[in-house]
Amino acid sequence: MSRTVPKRASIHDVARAAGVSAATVSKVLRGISTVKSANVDKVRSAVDALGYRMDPLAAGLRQSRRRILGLIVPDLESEFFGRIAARVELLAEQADYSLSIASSHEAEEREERLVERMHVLKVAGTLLAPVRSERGAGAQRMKALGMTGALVDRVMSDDVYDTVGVDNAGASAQVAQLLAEKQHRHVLLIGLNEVSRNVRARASAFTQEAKNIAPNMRVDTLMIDERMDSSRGVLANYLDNHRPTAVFSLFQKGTLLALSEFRRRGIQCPQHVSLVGFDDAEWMRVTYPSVTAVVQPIDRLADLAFTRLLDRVEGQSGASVSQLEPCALSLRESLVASRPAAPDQVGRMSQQA
Amino acid sequence: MSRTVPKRASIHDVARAAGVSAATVSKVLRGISTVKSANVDKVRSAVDALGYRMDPLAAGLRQSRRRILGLIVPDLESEFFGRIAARVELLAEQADYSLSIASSHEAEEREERLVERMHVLKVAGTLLAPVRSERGAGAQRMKALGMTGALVDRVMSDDVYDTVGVDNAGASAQVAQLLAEKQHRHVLLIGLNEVSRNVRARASAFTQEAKNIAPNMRVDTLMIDERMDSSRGVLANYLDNHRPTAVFSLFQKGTLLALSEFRRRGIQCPQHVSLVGFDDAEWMRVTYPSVTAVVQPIDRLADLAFTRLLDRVEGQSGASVSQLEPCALSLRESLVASRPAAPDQVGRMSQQA
DNA sequence: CTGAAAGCGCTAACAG
DNA sequence: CTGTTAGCGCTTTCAG
Repeated sequence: MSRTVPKRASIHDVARAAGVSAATVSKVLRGISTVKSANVDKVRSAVDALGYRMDPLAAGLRQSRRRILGLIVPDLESEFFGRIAARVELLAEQADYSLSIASSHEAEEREERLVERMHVLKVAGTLLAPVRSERGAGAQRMKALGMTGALVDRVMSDDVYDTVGVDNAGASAQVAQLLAEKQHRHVLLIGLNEVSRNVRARASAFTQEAKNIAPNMRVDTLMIDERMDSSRGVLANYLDNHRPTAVFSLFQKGTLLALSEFRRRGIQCPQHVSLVGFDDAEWMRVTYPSVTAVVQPIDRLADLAFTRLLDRVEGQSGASVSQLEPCALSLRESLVASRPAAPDQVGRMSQQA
Repeated sequence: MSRTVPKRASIHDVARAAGVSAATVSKVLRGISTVKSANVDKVRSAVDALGYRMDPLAAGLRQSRRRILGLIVPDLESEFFGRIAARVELLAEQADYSLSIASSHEAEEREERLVERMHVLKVAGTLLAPVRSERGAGAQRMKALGMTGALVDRVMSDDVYDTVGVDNAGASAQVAQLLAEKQHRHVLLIGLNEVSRNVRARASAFTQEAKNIAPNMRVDTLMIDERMDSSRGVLANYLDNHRPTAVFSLFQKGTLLALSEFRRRGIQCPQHVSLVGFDDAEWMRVTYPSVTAVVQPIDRLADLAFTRLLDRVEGQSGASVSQLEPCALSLRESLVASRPAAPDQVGRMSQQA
């Protein structure tokens, strides 16, 4: 395979071929200052002739400033972080940095090890999308190691690092307002038993806002598990005994779960119960009913976070800043006004209620 | 930020602290051969005391064999390649390589540039999931540069690189058999106008198999566009004029599109038309109806491909091998037996048919 | 078994 | 404007 290939040309080979010194070649390659244009040409053609490309790692070794950025996300399978990664990759490229992407697989311990690896790699800066929050293991380790970086998503604000997050509270409050307006007075929140700060922020903001604007709204909260199978039982059990007029799922898989459980039990959505999901997905437009969802500004998040990181890497100092980006709400069929409870409609449920 | 941090310890600092030479430290760190155990201990504690971690990039510079692997995927947003990336990341780690992930954003030109970048990075090997196929720009460039590598997905077999793909043809033929069994005699294939080889392979295998086992089956093929909006019109137009008893979508977004178009026009699935999709997704279990889908063995693909790559990187030579992994079929509500056509059922369509 | 010396490919600093 | 020299942090001889 690569066995037969001649060793790749080094800067000295180019220098020799061009009849100049390695230092001159280096200067030409980096477009530096004043090199006699005759020499520039000689170098250029030698480079072409040999197909030479400088080794950025060797260059970084000498410069002691590596043009590498690190990105750590909780997972790569979800569209959310996939898009973050894709976008940051592009931006890093434009800024002439290479990017090292890693996934913590939603494990804080792994996140911490990845932070350490970025440090060992001597990256110029690390963009961390933490498993938990700015107080999680990864961010703390970054601080302890004195690393340059920024934090994105699942994050509110930090004393050291710039943070860019989604306005979970604002969006959830907006959903609360909407449900109140539509006369919903019994809402089920589907949350997630997880370290992530996002879901908790969504739950408490909703509850808070509901208390303020519709004190008579009953809000139940179900914290379920990541494992869909056991969670199904929890939700099923709740629905056996209660009949909310609306369900607000605080994360994407919860929305899937709710929809599927509605179908299994013949609960008509939106006639019997309305549904709103936090975090939009393409499939939510084609389900029946299509699902009203909170749309997160993913690309914007990536852009802002990258900009913050780059600023820090390029030496901008000053107090850390926090940004919270607003979400949009995509209204679809799954949300309708609540009809006054028809007592016998509840009778359709199993008896032990 | 990182301004106040003392420079990180180098191998010489450790050597000095341990009272040995840098060479000895290097040997200890790599667990090499025979070092007096007294010295091993001294080095170990010096390492701990200084929090020293060796710089893998500097090490690679001298060794001229970098422990870096490259991964190039067409996108990072889809669950398919997201999972591939996540899995390969883990495997690379286990094999003690670091991984450089890049996305070609479905563009061959970019793919080629990324291949070149991997070459410049002097990676030990590159795993390429090509935009097009083994004959696309990226793979060709890899050959021209004499790079070590392997190819995964959208690929059949290659004279230079090992390939690991999905048995698109087998799965599609199986779908053809199933539809034939269920008495479907008019099937619409939804394909994609794209350079990717997968969709074409699926289409032709289906058509072929249909011809063999059910010569009287009519198979129409609609090649639509990546841009959903314009595609919707193409599909709508077809459905205005034809009424297949089953639709087989050859890619995930096509399935979404079909489902949504059925709903828009009040075509009942599966009563009026059955639906099968190539490439499964979690949401397909909660739509109404739930969607029968071909499930690709994603993790297995990643595992096999990585193993092939690692073998090559570690010097295994010999003729290139090709593997084609079988898919599973997940039967759900969207597929039912075709009823003999009820003529007046067609009358429900708009008049100009 | 160990360490001094020579580099991997590149760039910074300075003398010419 | 250009070349020489001296390393970046590490590993590899190879003589002790």
